[in-house]
Amino acid sequence: MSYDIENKCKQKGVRLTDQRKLIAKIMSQSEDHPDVDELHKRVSQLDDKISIATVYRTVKLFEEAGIVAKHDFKGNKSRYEKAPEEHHDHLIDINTGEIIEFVNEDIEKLQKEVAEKLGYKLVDHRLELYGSKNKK
Amino acid sequence: MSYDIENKCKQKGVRLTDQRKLIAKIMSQSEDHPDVDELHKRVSQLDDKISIATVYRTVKLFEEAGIVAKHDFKGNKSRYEKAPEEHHDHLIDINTGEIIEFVNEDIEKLQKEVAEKLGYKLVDHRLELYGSKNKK
DNA sequence: ATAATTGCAAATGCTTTGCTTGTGA
DNA sequence: TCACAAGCAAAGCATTTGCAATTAT
Repeated sequence: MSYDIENKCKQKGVRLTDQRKLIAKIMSQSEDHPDVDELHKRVSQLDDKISIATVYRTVKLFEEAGIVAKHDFKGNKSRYEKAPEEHHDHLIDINTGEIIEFVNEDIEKLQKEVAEKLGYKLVDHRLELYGSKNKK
Repeated sequence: MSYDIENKCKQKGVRLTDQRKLIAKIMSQSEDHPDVDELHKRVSQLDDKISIATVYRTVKLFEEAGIVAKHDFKGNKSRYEKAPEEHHDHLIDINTGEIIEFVNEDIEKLQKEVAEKLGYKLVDHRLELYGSKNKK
């Protein structure tokens, strides 16, 4: 189960190299949203000669194959997560940077309706909430 | 009316230079979402020695003063628009790049609710729809 | 007068790329 | 075997910054 990215690569005919396997493994295990630098750090613990260029190339490859998802939250470098089984959006804690995933079908539906009403087919969307924790 | 950014600068105590006045004028007149390069081009027609660094600095200054809004749509450089009277979100035509503004109170409300439910106060948000035109 | 702003070019930070060597199917 | 991938360093691109000269108040 922790190797699902590697399996998806096989399914999609993405050639597997040692480096890609490592990156796949690390990303499969990650429950957060690391950026390329962080991924490189994590992968380097398993293979200290892997190049950051390879991480960039691999992450892009995976993204284009629909195997991982890329996010550009406000004011940060790009972050990645394994492609989720079901779609979700993100709430970012503006104080800690913590990222919380959420799903809201009503919003999803309304988005589609808005697009329709404007004469468009909704192809993609981006919804990010930025908030600060309610102190109690 | 086309000089409202200049007026806002005065209100907010932003020092006005010739360059800033020009940029304010151009942005006040613009009904689209130009990037810095485009702004520089437009401003250069009025003053051909204005530096792009000044445009970058000014646009940042205006943004921090809440006078203009900055957007980082997917895959593009930052774009700017004059700060809107009432909040709106954007639908981006993935074929033409055209940007359509829209308002949807239901979505706004749901966003707030989602944040609350997660224990957060909603401070900011980003909602972008990417779509392709329905051919008729 | 003088603190802030400009223009220029150099620096930055993230990401991509050219090229040579190495390698998976 | 051989098209493709990796590593390295260099290049790219948008944006920022240091500094000397200029300007707004």
